[in-house]
Amino acid sequence: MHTKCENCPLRKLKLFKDMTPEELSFTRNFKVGELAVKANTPILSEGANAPQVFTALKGMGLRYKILENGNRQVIGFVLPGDFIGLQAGVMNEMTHSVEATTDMLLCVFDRSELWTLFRESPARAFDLTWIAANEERFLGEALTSLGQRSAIQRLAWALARFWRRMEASDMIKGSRAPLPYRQQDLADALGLSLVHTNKTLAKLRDRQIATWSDSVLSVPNIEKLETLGLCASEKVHVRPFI
Amino acid sequence: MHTKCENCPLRKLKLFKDMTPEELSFTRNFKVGELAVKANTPILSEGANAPQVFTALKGMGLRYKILENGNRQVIGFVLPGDFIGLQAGVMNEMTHSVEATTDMLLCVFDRSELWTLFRESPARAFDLTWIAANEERFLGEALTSLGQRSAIQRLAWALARFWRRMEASDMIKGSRAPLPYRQQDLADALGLSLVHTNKTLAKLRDRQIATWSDSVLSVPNIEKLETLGLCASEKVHVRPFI
DNA sequence: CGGGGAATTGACGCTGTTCAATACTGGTGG
DNA sequence: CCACCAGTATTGAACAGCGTCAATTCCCCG
Repeated sequence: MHTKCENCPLRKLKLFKDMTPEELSFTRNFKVGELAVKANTPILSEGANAPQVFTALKGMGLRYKILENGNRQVIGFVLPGDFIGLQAGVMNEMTHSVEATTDMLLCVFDRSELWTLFRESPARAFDLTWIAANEERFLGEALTSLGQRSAIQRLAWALARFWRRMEASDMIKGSRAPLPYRQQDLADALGLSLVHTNKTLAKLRDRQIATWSDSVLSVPNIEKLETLGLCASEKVHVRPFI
Repeated sequence: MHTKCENCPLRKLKLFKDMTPEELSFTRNFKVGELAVKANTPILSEGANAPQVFTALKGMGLRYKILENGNRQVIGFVLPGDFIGLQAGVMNEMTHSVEATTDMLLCVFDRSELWTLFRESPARAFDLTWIAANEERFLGEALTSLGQRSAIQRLAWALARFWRRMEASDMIKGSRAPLPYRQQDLADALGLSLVHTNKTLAKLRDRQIATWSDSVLSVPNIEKLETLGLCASEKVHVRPFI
């Protein structure tokens, strides 16, 4: 075990909930190892019945589904602290794929031990359900974006969402945040074509609302971005896990 | 308590998982009553911290979010057996609203007893997490629809989904299924305008793939509908609860 | 008989797609 | 060290799917 749960860097971030000593020790026993994943390699595949589930410690990735016609829908992005494989854990089958965008470091758990978690640690089981409900919340918001927002509002919404999430994870330096995805990834997430995504990003740049190039996102005024994206009270909640 | 859990009509359906006697008795104790809701009345509201959560016993409803600009996104439909208020239960706040479309009958549970559920019935807690993961799965598919399917494919996908769900709940008579929603509801769910939804439904009718009028959906050939909607292996899973 | 909600249909045009060409980058092999 | 290449970003032009506006019909309910 490379990183001790006690020293987990995620625990220091204000995004994440404190653990009680009991929770911490249970989690430490639950963890079976760590896994380093290279950029652009798959972590879990749709339909797979993976024996292991993960928590992202470092790096970024994305979740996606492939349609019969070959189209790809990106259904979310994976940042440090995110749980990977919940569906495999409880439903025995992933309904989307997950892959690493940058090099990643994952915390590994045995799927077969999930039952133990429910039996012996109600608190951790509750947290797991919380995480599932949180995913549901996010997807509901994303669905609303695709259904009701224009292209520029969708981009603004997505970038603002990234910004707030990273803000709560101490990933922002000055007014710059790392955003190591391709325009194609964001296009596939927002249901837009690559070309139109590019042109809309150019508008945001021209209007000096957000600039994204070379994997770095600059936002001089986050409130302006949120207003444009119709981001209501979408605060980032303190969340459990590791 | 009007309906005894032992006699719950949902248990007979092949859609739903069997319960062990222990689970059944726990659930019976968990249940605090029943609630009859009139058509077109709210059940839970976005932002609310409701003291109760529900399982739908009879009738149909829908879940939706309202955007700042007043637009409505329908994020799902509620059918008998569906759980209502999971987010309120674990996150203390609904992130979408739920309202009854037809008259409904709900099974009522106390939110404050959820903790007891996690402490005393790992099996029921696991089921609850399963339900949350299932919602996540559905929303991922819906997101993929809005992002990657054309209008006619979205409609075909949605109608096929309804069909399969009702099929597993014995709600289909002959080739006719009840579908008591307005075109506006489906339009808001699929991110389409009412007018275009109407015209696209006319196409499905002309091509004799699906006919929906007077709250009744007729599908002569479900496979054709699914092919058009690019519905892959989206089987309806056996699921827990009540 | 009157009124409101829902469904239907036509006309028009905007938002976003598709096709296509160009430029820029880091990585690879000669 | 440079030519080459693949992946990505950028930009223009033509087109079309879908949205908006508006009028009409149908039906239920009072």
